[in-house]
Amino acid sequence: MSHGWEAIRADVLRRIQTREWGPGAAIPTEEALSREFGCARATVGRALRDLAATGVLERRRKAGTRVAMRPVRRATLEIPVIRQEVERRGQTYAYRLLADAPEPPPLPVALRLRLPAGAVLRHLTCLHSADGRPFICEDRWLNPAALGGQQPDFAAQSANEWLVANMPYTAGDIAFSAAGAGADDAAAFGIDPGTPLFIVERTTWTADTAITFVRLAYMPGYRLRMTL
Amino acid sequence: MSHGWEAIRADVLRRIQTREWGPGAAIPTEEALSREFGCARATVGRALRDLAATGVLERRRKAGTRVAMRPVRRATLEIPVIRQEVERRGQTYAYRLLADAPEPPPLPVALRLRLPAGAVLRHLTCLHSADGRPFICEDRWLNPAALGGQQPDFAAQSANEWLVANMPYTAGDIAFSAAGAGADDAAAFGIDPGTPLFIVERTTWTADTAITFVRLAYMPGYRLRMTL
DNA sequence: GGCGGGATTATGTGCAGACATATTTGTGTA
DNA sequence: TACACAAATATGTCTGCACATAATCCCGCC
Repeated sequence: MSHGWEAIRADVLRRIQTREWGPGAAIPTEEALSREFGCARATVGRALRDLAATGVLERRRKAGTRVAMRPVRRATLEIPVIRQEVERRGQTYAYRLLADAPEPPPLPVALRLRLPAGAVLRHLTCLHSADGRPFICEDRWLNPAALGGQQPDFAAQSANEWLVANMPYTAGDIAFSAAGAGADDAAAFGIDPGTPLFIVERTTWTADTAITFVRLAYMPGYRLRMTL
Repeated sequence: MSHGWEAIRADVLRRIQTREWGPGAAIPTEEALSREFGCARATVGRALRDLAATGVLERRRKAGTRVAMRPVRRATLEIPVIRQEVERRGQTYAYRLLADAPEPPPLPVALRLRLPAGAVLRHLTCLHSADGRPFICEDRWLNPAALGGQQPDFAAQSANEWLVANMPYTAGDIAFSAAGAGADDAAAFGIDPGTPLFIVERTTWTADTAITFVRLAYMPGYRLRMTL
């Protein structure tokens, strides 16, 4: 037990792991713990707040702090820009724009972006590759209205990077799933249609207008890893 | 701007979103901001720390605080117990143990758990269902040595729930991928072998001994959703 | 010009005290 | 018994101050 609030956090976690404080049990008050550890209440509070943020503890005013009954595993997933992900694997990144044309979106896309009927979006298809081999097949629908008049050329810079640089700090949601390769995916990856692919779908918003919906089909065998 | 550190966080975020402070730009010091907002430095620090935790800001001692150059999207993923996930969808949960026998693990599993050669694990196969329809096909390798002498019966209670209740707060890693349904998966779900399935693989550790490796094959069409 | 080392500085952490807020708990009343 | 209300209490937040720590800056020296 060296020092600081992280030491307190570690010690509390240890007591939980050794079941000195079992699931559902109430642990001493901040005040009591601060006396035990010989520090200020704020310091204990910092440690406990951190453990609550990771789902180990549950805290309620007046009710006190207790060990979470069923530990909700909360993992933070970092979603990198594709270029970074490739380069971090020590491979060289390349990007190619395959198609770029205005089109009315299919119904599921229009619904997701909550677009009025008849809206026309910019439809992009591009291929991200690592060391020359296809890595991700991107299928993107972009709302021109959300771009503020600009109509960037995505031949050189990927839409992914342009958006990160020019429309950062947006909100949205993301979904993971598995799907069989479509005709386009199969052609891009050089595989049979129907081959299982890992799919990431992302919808991005500014305050209230939809910016883009993108579907990323990862190369066969791709695994998204994270630590609990 | 109502009150408290959350108001400060909101205001700082607003200035970033309106590009008053562009990507890479340094923002005023805590001291300057505390004067501007008319509050203590600690309060500003709380707000900025929170924004740094979500990847919007980057902070370094002496160097100051700046807007993240490439906003790393950090999403927190909550991994629920399977029963909870099913019940939250308003469906009734059921569980069935299909097989339970000691077996030497296949090489990839042994490597992942860093087991000595010749170790024998408990191999479980079970099916989680929602409203009577197969939901998840579970294939688990359990290290008896890590269970501390106990040999629970998993016919009634799923290994998932037993572990959460009896060996909580462990570490591990998790991976998402897509794979074609194997013979077992296909039989359980009543689908053709090779149908794309969403796969979650998890490895769990206590301090230094491997507890379990589990592969969850989700029903066809399953989507894992999260908010950014 | 290049380099090393100390002064400077912004964040990180800590303390003690105060008040705010949400619950729970206990009490008195209908 | 049931219910409304008040007291008690643990956490949530804020202030103001202090010192620690890690970069950076800058000055003097070679």
